[in-house]
Amino acid sequence: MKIREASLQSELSEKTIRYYEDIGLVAADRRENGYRDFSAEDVHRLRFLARARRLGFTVDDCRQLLSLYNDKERASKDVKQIAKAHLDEIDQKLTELTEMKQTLEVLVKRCSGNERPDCPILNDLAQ
Amino acid sequence: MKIREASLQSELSEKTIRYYEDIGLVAADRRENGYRDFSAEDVHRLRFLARARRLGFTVDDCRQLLSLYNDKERASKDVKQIAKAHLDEIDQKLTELTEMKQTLEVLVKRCSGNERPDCPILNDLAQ
DNA sequence: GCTTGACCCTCTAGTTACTGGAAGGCTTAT
DNA sequence: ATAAGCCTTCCAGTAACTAGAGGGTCAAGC
Repeated sequence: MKIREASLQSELSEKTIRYYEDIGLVAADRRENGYRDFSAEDVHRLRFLARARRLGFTVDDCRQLLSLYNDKERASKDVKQIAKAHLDEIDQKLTELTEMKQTLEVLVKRCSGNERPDCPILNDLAQ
Repeated sequence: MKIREASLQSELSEKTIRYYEDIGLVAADRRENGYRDFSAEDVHRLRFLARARRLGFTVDDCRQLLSLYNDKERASKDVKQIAKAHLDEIDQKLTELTEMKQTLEVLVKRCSGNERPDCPILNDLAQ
């Protein structure tokens, strides 16, 4: 199938698919006219990528996951390790964001939000 | 003071300070020899920026906040609006990250993580 | 046979917010 | 005189695409 169809089936944009090909994540056959020709298996890998990216794995994580996926002999602990490291990153981001949120909530609540210039948010930023 | 001192006092790297000057966020005087010369007020603005960035405001948010900060007549509701929009973004990110975390946790728990190839994480990514 | 429109191609540049490094000037102490 | 330490500018790279220009291909309709 051509790229449009592969895009629809994988939920990746055509631009993104070409980009993934550029950086060597996937490779499609070419027809005589130069058009990319995707097999069902290609689309399968694209969907794999789409899902992994949605789960927040970096493109580089994806590259590793994909090679592990392609290697039928790999140990599941190799995959688990990547996923765990990613979970730790997520936890750290959650902590940071929660702190930001709390600080900002306090500031927003204390700000009257009216036409007067006095504003605790700016005062706090200025310390 | 020179950039090194401004960097120490503001907790921004020298590179970052020069970058902020480049994009017109701050402006320092220059000495005869070309060195930047920061006033206490300049450092104050740099600290303002550092804190706002740590709270996750984008550089563009900072540009707005800074101009509101410099305008003694502005209404506090203008500031509150930016802060609120930012809070909404944080909430959305928190939701996304929490979902990712839950999905990944289930997958990691189900993966035996041993030397055998069978791995629920990859199986799930492949659907 | 020609045109129109949908589809495909490549290539360049822009995005965000910096960071690293090269090449070179200034200042101060030894 | 020279070394160390600070300062300058400029260029390139990071992550993961996205936008857009300029141009080829293909099928349908006149």
